[in-house]
Amino acid sequence: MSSQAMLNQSLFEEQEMIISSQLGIFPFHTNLSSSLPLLGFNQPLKTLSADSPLITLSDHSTLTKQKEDFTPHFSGLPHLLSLQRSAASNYWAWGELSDCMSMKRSGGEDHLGVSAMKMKKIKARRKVREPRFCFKTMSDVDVLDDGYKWRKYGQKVVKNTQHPRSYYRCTQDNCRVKKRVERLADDPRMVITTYEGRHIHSPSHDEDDSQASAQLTNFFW
DNA sequence: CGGGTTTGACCCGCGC
DNA sequence: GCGCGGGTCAAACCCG
Repeated sequence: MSSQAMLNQSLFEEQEMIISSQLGIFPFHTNLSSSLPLLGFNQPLKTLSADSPLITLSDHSTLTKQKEDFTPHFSGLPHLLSLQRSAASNYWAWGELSDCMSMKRSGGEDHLGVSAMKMKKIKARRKVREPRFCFKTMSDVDVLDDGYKWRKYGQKVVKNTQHPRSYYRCTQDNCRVKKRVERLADDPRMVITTYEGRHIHSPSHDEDDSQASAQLTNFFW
């Protein structure tokens, strides 16, 4: 098995660990030490070093059960999961993607996760939206460098939070990807970034990095 | 001057 | 039907 294949396998093993755990923030305990690809929805972004705060995995179609009535269970859909290691501490953050899932929170009780019951209601009511993908980061800066160029188009103070939510659009022509950035109400050190849509282009800079990660991308897509 | 940010107004979906 | 609140628009502003 090639080293990259082994890396790929270890990533998925790690992903399984995350999935079978409680959704949210998880202790970081992995031996991943080589550089890893950071992936967009179906686009490579850039290759990051082991010290990078961002690692993204993809293509896991089923989330295992956690509790009977609170089962975020997806099957056969092109979901993404994201694993993210905080640069400031040893934690993994999780992210998930679905075709119509809302990250709406109620009274701060839901962190990033949304109960299955709520998701079913949302899914039944909402029309199909662009794929969404979100994750938490412990970071001083709100906007992480993900290789793409963004333009801010709005800011909003959301209820029950003291920190405003910022709205960004990809500056590339014809690319409709958006992202929202906000800080967690009960832990302002945590930044929640939500991406919506798929990039139709490569990252706007770091040619070498995107080239390097393109090789690794084949293991995920 | 061009590109990005700010910010108040507006739109619209959702819950009651 | 109405009000609330999240998301978007767009004019004004800022900055290199």
